Amino acid sequence: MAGRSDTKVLIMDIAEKAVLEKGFEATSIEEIVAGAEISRSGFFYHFNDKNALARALIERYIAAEDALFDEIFGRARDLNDDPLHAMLIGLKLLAERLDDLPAGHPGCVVAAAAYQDRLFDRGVRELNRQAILGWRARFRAMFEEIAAVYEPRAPIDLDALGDMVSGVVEGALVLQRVLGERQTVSQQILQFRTYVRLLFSAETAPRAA
Amino acid sequence: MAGRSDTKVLIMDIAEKAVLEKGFEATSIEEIVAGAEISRSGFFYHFNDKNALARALIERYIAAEDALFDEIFGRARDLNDDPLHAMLIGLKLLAERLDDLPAGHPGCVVAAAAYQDRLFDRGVRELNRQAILGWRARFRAMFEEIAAVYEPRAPIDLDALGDMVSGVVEGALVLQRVLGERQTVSQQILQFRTYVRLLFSAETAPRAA
DNA sequence: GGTCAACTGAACCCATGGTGCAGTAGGGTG
DNA sequence: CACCCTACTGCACCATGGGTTCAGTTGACC
Repeated sequence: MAGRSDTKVLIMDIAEKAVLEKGFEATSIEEIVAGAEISRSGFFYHFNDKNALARALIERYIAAEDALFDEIFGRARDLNDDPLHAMLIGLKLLAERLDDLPAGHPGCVVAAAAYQDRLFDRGVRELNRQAILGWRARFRAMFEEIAAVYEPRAPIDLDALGDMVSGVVEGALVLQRVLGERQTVSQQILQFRTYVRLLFSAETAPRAA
Repeated sequence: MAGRSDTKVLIMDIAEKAVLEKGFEATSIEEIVAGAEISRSGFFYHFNDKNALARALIERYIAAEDALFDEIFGRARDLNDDPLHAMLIGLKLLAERLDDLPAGHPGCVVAAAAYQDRLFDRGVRELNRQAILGWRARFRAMFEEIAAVYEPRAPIDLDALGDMVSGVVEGALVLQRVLGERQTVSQQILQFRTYVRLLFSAETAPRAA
């Protein structure tokens, strides 16, 4: 073959970095191909248009995020079999992980896409929707398990609680981006962690165990 | 004068609607001038470039948001002099207000701008920063007052708590935008409200009052 | 030696942001 | 009444950037 076999991945890496820094629209194909040292034609050989790039980027980002959640909350569950304590450990691990990321760190591709809606086709928007619904389901299940063991100290809406994980993270990413401070995301996650702790009052013993 | 005296405001109204629907980049000057029934030259007479439009839009949005907060939390304080209860009433009013907004409702201009960073100049970014810092200060002060009366049930970080109001709202706006559901924002605000209630345990009597 | 994947190069179209400038309608002021 | 100023219109023109078409090239593998 007359080229690297991983050009597509290289394009995506360069594009992702640029998109997270300055937004999708502001990232030109020109600068991507310059960075990847290929021609414009080469870019269009791999992606039919910019939309296809966006779709690939979002797909990959979502997969990575899912893998991160799997790893972190899986490890948390290994460390403590109690669902509430596993959640609290997981949130702490998540906060630490997001703190460790390099300066500026990745903003969330999902949110970036959300505010440039009409730029993308139905496919991209649907992907985005499925990702957020997936996270809702994931965390909802965890909170269900917790609620089965610990009596909540306030009436709870499991879907809203599940959404709150994504919501707090997305919101904090916006703040961190605008403020330029480094620990906004982890601080906000820890606030949510405190909420979970108070809601299920970890100090108390489980109700059935 | 050979034109309406409020053309600038008309341009901004049309632009704001379009920007909230599909993003800043996706909104062309062409469609704005078509909607306002003026010429392209007319647009550039009022705004030096698109950046100036963005700045004016963000300035106006922030002022409106501040006015909304003033009104809602002012009214809440009128209804109950206790700082905690005023906060809880205010959050409820805020949730209701955001629910009443027309279908799809305005996304947050601040967040929209945050993800299209390099598109804007330093001035716009600084405006954004000041808005969020302003909200932090506003809510921090309210939580300080609450903490002076109610013993928090967990160690608190007043700045993080203040930021959480903006953060939860911004994050929920992203979710609502992507999911297309109608009550995501109000639900998330009510979650935060529950957190505040649990954190300062409203059921208990104030510590000094 | 032929096929195929992975490109390059160049020409070209269109939309959009932006500039420059000359002209003009009409209200306000001297 | 003349004059100025504000708020525009119209037009010509430029650059950037997404996107298409297509003919040609290069190197790996069979």
